[in-house]
Amino acid sequence: MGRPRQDENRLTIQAVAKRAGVSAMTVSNVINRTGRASEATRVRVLAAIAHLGYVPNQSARRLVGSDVACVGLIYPGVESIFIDAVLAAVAVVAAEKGVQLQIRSAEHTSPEGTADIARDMVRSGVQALLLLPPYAEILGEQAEVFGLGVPTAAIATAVPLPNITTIRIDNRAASRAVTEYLIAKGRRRIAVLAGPSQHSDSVARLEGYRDALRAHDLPIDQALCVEGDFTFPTALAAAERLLALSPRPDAIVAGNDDMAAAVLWVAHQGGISLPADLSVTGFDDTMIATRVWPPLTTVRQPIREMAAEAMECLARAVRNPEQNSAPTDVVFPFTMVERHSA
Amino acid sequence: MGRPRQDENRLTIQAVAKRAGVSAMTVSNVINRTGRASEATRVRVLAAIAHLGYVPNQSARRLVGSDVACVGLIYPGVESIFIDAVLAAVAVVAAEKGVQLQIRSAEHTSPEGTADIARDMVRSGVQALLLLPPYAEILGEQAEVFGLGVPTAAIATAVPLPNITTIRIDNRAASRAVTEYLIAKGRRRIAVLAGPSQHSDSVARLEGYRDALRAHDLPIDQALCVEGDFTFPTALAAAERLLALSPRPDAIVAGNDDMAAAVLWVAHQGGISLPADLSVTGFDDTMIATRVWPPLTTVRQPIREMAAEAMECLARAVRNPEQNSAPTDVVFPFTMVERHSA
DNA sequence: CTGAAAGCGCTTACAG
DNA sequence: CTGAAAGCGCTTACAG
Repeated sequence: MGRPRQDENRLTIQAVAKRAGVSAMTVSNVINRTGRASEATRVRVLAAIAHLGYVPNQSARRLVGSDVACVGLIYPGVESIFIDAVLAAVAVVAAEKGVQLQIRSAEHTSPEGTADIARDMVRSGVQALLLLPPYAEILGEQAEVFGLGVPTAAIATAVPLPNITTIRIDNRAASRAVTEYLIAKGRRRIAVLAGPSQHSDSVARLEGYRDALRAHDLPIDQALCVEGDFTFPTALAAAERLLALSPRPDAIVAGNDDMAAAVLWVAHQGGISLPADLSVTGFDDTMIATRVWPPLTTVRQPIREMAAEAMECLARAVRNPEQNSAPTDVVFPFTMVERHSA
Repeated sequence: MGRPRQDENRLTIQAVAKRAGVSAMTVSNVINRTGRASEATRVRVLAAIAHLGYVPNQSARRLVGSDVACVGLIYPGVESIFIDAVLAAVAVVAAEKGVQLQIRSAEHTSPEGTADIARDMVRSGVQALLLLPPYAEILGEQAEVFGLGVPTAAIATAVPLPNITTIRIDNRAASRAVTEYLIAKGRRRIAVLAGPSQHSDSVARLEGYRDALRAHDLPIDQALCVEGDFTFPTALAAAERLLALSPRPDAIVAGNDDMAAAVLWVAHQGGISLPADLSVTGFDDTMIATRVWPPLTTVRQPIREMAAEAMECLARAVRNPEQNSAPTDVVFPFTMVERHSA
């Protein structure tokens, strides 16, 4: 015998069936497939469920494979407020939907290693993959990964990708908007501290910056364009290079809030007065944006909503496997938030 | 027949058993109960697991009732880097252990309402409760909640609590250490911007501050003691009050990094030079601490480790129900991180 | 030390 | 419209 753990007062589908005077599978039918039972039985079963307060056991449902059980999440293990915020949002959304998360960091991992992580997750049972930046781009290049056949979604890429459902904002337009804001404020020597060129969002933001300059007949000066990797430490060095230029830029468009904070640091150390002598903009509107001084003019992405949408897309794709092949591209509206830094 | 969903290449315990040349239950024994297999088979089975990259199906384990299925997490829905970081850490740890999280915010909820949330979670199947600040204190007062009978743990309280396993650092000692650091730096008019008095950790930190003053025969001046609610906006007003004092304090011990950032803001606006004319310290060592200027001298709590420990305690308690009645108090070491703000 | 078998709670073809 | 039966992947007494 198995284990006679029978909790006695455990509320199972059998209890409901007994009370409603039907079989367990009729109860199941009522719960899951509308229209497979007569109205009379439906009512009786529903009454029994309500009276008993029955909630189906998720583990059992998943075991038989009828529900989205588990989504694999690949994220960069780096210390980042943005990533923490996305992780927190995804965790909350997953909990709401009752999906189990399998979370794996791909920090210090080669593209092939990252593909291995994805493969392992699928083999160990995840039914869908959720990618945080920059893994959509990294895995997107390895076609074989999608031989895995599980639906995949990515939050915060900058471009639609062939095999992946992308949930994003229009990074290029957002970056252009920020740059034009600077131009409207009278800035003319506008530098850019871009994110890493492997990230499609960095590239799009850089393009948006250039769009704005071009639209206003401002020269695009390569010396005013430096690259960081989205982290504070690297941005420090990049900001120093930029602020050592002569003549000095009168504005810096940073690729994210963390890098903008680094610019602020260097400016403070150099005794540059903000925003009088230097305007700075960020990106993401993480909590850093409002804590630093002066607070950052930046772009807000609706992270919570994006996480919810990603999970929803994945759930849909898992339920309708035949449509897997048609990933979508969902573009959320962004907001430019004006504060004192620019 | 059930559903012939047989994914073919699905990696089950059977596959491992076959490769190791043993039965499925021997594999299970190796995985779960050490010492129920000969060393030789153990090695063989472990090798097979490693080679195949096998991960047990959590749904199946839970169905048979041998594992912690689901933990309910109650958190304050507030925007906070610290809370986001804790959420992210808990999500990662839960994923590692394969436990499903049920996450609920108790923002804008009365103590009774919070108890209702806990009760609902238990009825809908969570086997344990994990509390983020300040819910341990809030629920700890409502004895009936613990009639629910599920083990409960809390991260980052300041005191041991009767019915709850507490995972914390010694807030009082940490706050004292920070204050003494300020004294050693020659500060004599040290103000405190405390957190809300309902939080046991705020109270402990306030006590630690007083301990330090007393130990060095410094007067405890009520005018130098103001209260915020751990959020940036309220701290702004409190900091203004403090910095309007005359003579002005030469140091401010803030209850957390967010509030310390607010002090920095007000100081910048007032043209106070930092840290020459004013030292500021934070608490938590969130990412804010290193982004603001000057970077904060603060206290680090090992969040990741604390989250892991909490989950481990809960898992243990679920496995051994008879010992439920003996919650523990785990105190982690803290680190004081010296930066430029003090 | 090891394995055959039952069973956890549910759902899905299939038959009536 | 409804139900008996098989099976999802695992673990736990029990027997050898």
